[in-house]
Amino acid sequence: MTVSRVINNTGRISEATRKRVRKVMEDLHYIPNSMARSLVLQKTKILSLLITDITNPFYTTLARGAEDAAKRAGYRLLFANSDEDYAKEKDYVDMILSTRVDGVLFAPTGDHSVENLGQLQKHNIPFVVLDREIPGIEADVVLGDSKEGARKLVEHLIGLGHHRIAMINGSQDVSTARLRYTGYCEAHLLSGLSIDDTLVAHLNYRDFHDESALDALLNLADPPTAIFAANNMLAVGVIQSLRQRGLQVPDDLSVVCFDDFGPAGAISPFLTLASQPAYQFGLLGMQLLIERIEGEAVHENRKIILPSEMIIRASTQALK
Amino acid sequence: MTVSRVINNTGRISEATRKRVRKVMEDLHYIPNSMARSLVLQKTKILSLLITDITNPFYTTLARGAEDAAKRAGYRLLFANSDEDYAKEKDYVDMILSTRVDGVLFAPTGDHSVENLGQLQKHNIPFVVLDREIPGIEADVVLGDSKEGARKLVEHLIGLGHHRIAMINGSQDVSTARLRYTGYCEAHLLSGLSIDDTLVAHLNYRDFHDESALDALLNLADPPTAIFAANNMLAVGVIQSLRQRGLQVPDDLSVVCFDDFGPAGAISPFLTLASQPAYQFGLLGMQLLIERIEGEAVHENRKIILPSEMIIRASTQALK
DNA sequence: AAATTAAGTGTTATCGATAACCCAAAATTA
DNA sequence: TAATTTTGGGTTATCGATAACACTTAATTT
Repeated sequence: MTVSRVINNTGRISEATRKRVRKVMEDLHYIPNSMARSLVLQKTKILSLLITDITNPFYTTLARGAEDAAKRAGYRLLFANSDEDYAKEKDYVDMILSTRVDGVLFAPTGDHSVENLGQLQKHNIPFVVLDREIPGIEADVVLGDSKEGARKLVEHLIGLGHHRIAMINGSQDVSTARLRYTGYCEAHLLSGLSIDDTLVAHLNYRDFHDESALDALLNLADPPTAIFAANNMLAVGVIQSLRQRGLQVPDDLSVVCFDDFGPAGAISPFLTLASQPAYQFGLLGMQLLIERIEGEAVHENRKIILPSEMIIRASTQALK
Repeated sequence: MTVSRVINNTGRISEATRKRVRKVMEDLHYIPNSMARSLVLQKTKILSLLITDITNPFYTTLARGAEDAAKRAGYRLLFANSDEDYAKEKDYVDMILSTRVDGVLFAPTGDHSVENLGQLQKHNIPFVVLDREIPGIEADVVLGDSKEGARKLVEHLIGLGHHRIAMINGSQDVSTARLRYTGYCEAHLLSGLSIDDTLVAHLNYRDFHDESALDALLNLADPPTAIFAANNMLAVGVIQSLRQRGLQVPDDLSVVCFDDFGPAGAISPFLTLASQPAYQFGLLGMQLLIERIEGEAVHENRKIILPSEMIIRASTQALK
């Protein structure tokens, strides 16, 4: 007990015993057992960060922001990567529940994540939702402005004279994919262009194994002159595939996408894109979460929408 | 106790009570408390992964491998990012010790990490060292072949006719930086070229804030015609700086480096580099660690050296 | 000087799970 | 049928920390 008081600096301790305890702690290489501590205190000082793709620079930069904020507040970070896979996400939620983390920063795989988030709610684990809004879930959430960003990207293409603009989208189960499609449509409507749904393909954000969608687009009687990839990983797939087919970007087709590539992207700044403040996603999300956990007042649910920045680089050019 | 037996499938339980327990568990949304469990069992089923730069694709890919292996074996991953900063690394080691993790996959910041690894040894926490060898530490270790890789990169440049080859290296406190320098020297010696140490700059792997080193190189009476950056992040800095100075790669200077850029690098495959199997680093490291923890036999320390692959792309060309 | 308050430290119960032991009833064996 | 074994499940102590309370001394107050 006396040791506990020295460690936590609570209660009254004479300077003499305090020193004596400190010395013995040193000599014995004593380090308090945080498991035992968690058990009595009913809090672990562990937060969980669940992201959907650890190889995507957007999420790693986000993770960096989350980590910085967590460390600053004295929390440890239990890390989980769902790989855009609902089953993995569910596994990790079980793990999170049994670990009794104090809160979760949750980037959901898609709308069906409502089940997993419901689990957290049922067990009263505070969480903040990142990047993708989930219908039916009331919580603090940090989002990007997918619709605006998409609209600006497509308007940029239209401004360059493109009229046949394809969209390689993520799954319709994901809010950002839906909103980016809405932005795509808005840009067309505002410019008086009609929307041709044969130009829109729905894949999966994570990667681009299925090239048949791109084949179909390129084989159209009136093929696209530009492609809007809904995120950075899809853009990588598109560009690689185009290159394999001997097509040059931007000479043969212009390409734009959402999300930048982190430091790696700086080697050859190439893609014109809408860059989201990934670090801020993580930092702000974590701040909201910690406020929820530590703050007494239960505020309204907060919704932070972070703007994205249009970065015009070399992957787009005026239609010849 | 009966519940515990049902959960762990130990002891004798009649099918009837087993079912009854399961049902009540369901009804009450009961989830075992892993903290309490850890306390009696004296193991947490948590492993820690400590990397030095979460924004570096090499480490995120490594993390992916580590995560996959950990998950497969039923371990949770406590995540830590030292940012190439010894103080942060120390903080995280303290956190790791108080969390009583079952083991640590440790990518050290440099030779001084011997202190932090010593802490782990003192507390009998098994660990595997990744990527950088630490003098004075006996442990399983997974490394790349820095010397060979560097030699091949520099020989490639020499083969293209370059004789004035600069090296932008990491800190001499890091084994890979030392070995890459050795490889650089070997390539010169084997080709009968002398080594000019004014062409070698020692910075820090993490980034490239200090451009004075590059300035000094470019202002030499006999400036380099090629640059070997000791890792991918340094290469990013070099290329950006060269571009700012109006120099073209590879027309004005050829550039090579260690480590690829993950999926992001695929957008515009540009840099000629020695690619290390990052995923394997994580996967194998984690396997060694789990073997150590779970295996009864205490083997000799194992040292795995993974080869790197030369990838020749567009950032190098023959000297005019 | 007696009564009260404060300072410093020790005791006991607790968090939630499991190891080790125990014990009744049922099943098997002699 | 009596003796033994097996089955199924309950008790108690434990992991390491902390909350709540108790108890000496020493310091103040009346």
